[in-house]
Amino acid sequence: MGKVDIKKQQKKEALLNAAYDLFTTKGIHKTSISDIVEQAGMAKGTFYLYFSDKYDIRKKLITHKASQIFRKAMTDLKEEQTDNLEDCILFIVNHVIDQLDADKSLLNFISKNLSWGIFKSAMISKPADDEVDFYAFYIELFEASEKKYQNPEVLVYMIVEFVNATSHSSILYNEPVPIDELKPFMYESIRRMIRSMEM
Amino acid sequence: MGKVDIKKQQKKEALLNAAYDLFTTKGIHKTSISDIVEQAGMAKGTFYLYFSDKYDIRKKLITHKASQIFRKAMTDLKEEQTDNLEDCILFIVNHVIDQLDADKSLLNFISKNLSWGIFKSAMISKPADDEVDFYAFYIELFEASEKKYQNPEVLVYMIVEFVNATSHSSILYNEPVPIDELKPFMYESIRRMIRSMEM
Amino acid sequence: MGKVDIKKQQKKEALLNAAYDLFTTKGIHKTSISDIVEQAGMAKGTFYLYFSDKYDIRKKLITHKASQIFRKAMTDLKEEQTDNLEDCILFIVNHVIDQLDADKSLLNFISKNLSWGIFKSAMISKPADDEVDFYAFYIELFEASEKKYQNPEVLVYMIVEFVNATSHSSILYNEPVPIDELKPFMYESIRRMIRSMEM
Amino acid sequence: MGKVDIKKQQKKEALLNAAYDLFTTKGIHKTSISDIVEQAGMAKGTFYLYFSDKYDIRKKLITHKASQIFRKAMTDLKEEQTDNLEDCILFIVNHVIDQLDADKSLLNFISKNLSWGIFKSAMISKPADDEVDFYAFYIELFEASEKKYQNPEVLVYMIVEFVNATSHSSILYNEPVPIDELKPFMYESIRRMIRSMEM
DNA sequence: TATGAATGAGGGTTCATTCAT
DNA sequence: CATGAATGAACCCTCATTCAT
Repeated sequence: MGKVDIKKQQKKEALLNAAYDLFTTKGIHKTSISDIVEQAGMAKGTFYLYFSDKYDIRKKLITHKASQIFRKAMTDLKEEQTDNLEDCILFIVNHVIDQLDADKSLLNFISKNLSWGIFKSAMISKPADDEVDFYAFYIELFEASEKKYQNPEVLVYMIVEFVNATSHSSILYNEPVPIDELKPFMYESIRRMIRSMEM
Repeated sequence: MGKVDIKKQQKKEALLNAAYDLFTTKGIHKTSISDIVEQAGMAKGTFYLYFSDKYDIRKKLITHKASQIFRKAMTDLKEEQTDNLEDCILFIVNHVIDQLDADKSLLNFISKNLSWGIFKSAMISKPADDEVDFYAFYIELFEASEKKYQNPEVLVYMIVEFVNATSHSSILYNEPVPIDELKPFMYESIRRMIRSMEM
Repeated sequence: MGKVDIKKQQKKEALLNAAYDLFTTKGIHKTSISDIVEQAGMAKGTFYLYFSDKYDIRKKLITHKASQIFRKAMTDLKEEQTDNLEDCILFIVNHVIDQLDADKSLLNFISKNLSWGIFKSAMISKPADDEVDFYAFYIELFEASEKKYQNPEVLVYMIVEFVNATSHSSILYNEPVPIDELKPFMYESIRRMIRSMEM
Repeated sequence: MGKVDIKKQQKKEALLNAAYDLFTTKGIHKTSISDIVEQAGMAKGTFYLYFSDKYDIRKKLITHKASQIFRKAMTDLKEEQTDNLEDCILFIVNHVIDQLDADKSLLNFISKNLSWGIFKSAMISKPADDEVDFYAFYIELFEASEKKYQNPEVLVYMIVEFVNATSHSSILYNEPVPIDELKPFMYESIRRMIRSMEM
């Protein structure tokens, strides 16, 4: 990569970081392009060299952040010695929830913006600089499992949506109960969800 | 109610209807106060006599629409002779999903904007002209049930969030599968969720 | 007309005047909406209450100015006792040229922007506050004439375009000759043009 | 010419061609320097090595295109055996109109931008690679003519402006009549214009 | 020569809100 | 109560021009 390309990469990252900061603190709709470039320390026009508009940068951020979370969970899972699918999934779920609990602005950003479509593209994306491939790993998980499942994609869909939807209010507002109180119920529900789809 | 009060009520309703129309067709962020008053056939300033801003009217709309859906489901449930709690809940869930499936713009509006806080206030709200009280009914349901549950509020929370989250993409985009295909999996999951909280 | 309507009319006129000033001095493309409202002494948004954009106000200005010129010529013609069509036309042409010669920025504005379509609409327009109707007068002129012409509209078209096109450079830059030197040639040409279309 | 000079010439021509394409399709004001260099397949900065701005390239284009039209007419005229000045002029006029009629975007470009000043410089310009010199030819035409004229330059001026002004709307919009219908009137007018300046 | 990333002033336009009528 | 003309800050986006490479 030439000097110029490195500089370009840096500019792009500066914009992504600035946008993330502002989206998580002020919210997307109250964040203007002007805010972003000011925070990133560059001229307005520069933004448009890298992104087409606010929603373009948002999409790239969500994809990036969501895949980051899952990859982290996956990496840690590999160090555990769990061969049971149910336990694997719960390990990942728990790991993800802990990450979101630890970074509430991240949670806010993700759960307000994550759609199933974006989730899938985040999972499938395999950027050159990411070493691990979450999607391949998750396929492998199901294939390695002794028990087989009726519709793995639907199962994952239901779990992802369930976790995303229920953790939001619990983590941020302790409503209806704090996350630690909710977890046992969630996890038991998820276990039963999984079992309900066994073949 | 005097003549003046009736006129005021009509204005307010005209504004609510106009706002709902526009929010569901153009989306909230592309709907301006000007659009609303124009569609409602009155002057800009009049809006501010009834609502403080766009988000005020949105909140009132969601509350109204959400409680409408549940009350409709509840009314129909009463005509069934079901005393089993599990079946009752699934009846309501199914009824709600069918309503959302039949009115996709309503689904879009609700699921983008419904939060647990708003849901609760919608349930508890007991407007003068609504004859039935959904919240009282739901409390009664749990009390009449033979089986007792560890934390009824958490159970309802999980079900509401689960249904809201999973039906959105399935109904609107057939992703990951169409709603009819998803239903059996959802319903079985909900049944097991309920059982997991039995005492 | 109520007080409010009078104020509106004044605002509109202030905008038209400001725009005309700027268009004739800086040119249309170097004149911004900001410039116009600043000169008119009002807020930017006000502009959009009266005109849709820069080209809307330009069109209205040209129409207005062009019809003004012709109406003035016509009014003066009525005081002359000329019943010969050829003389009438040349009277008007001369009158128009003298007006343009006296107000060079008007000439510049008109000849850069006048198209046959706009000219026709300017002639036919009969705003409530204009007492005389140029189009009716011109029809009448041809009808009253002893001599008849093959295609009066084409004749007028050719004369208008000829005068507009040839006077521009002559008045503004004395090229190829000053307007006073050009006039005899122009007028003789026009006379022959007219005769060439006699029936 | 060295290799480098040839390359430079090619770049310049590529820019001219690109600009002409864009000016005639999108119009000058909607064409940006970016558009031009993109279409020409080179970098933005390169434009400024050859032209000072958009209006510089426009001027060069008009000059080039206008002289091209006249030279073509002139070349064809030479093959005819016409010694009568009036017939010569009408041959050229007709030839020019037919060219403009056949290439409407050229007509649009020319007549919107042609001024007498530019016309003269186009006529007088004698680029190295053009073999024939229109200006010399036209001087010769008048000198060879039996009949003498009061002010040849004014005569040409009036004809050029007349043709340019009247053909525009007729060819592009059939207003007030299509060009074929207009021609006889135009040509008869031009003949009389010429005769009116005989000495 | 040639490049193209970076600039940033300035364009048009929208719209929530106010307030005199 | 109701109006709607007026406001003006704030928005997004374009683009001619520069300059280090």
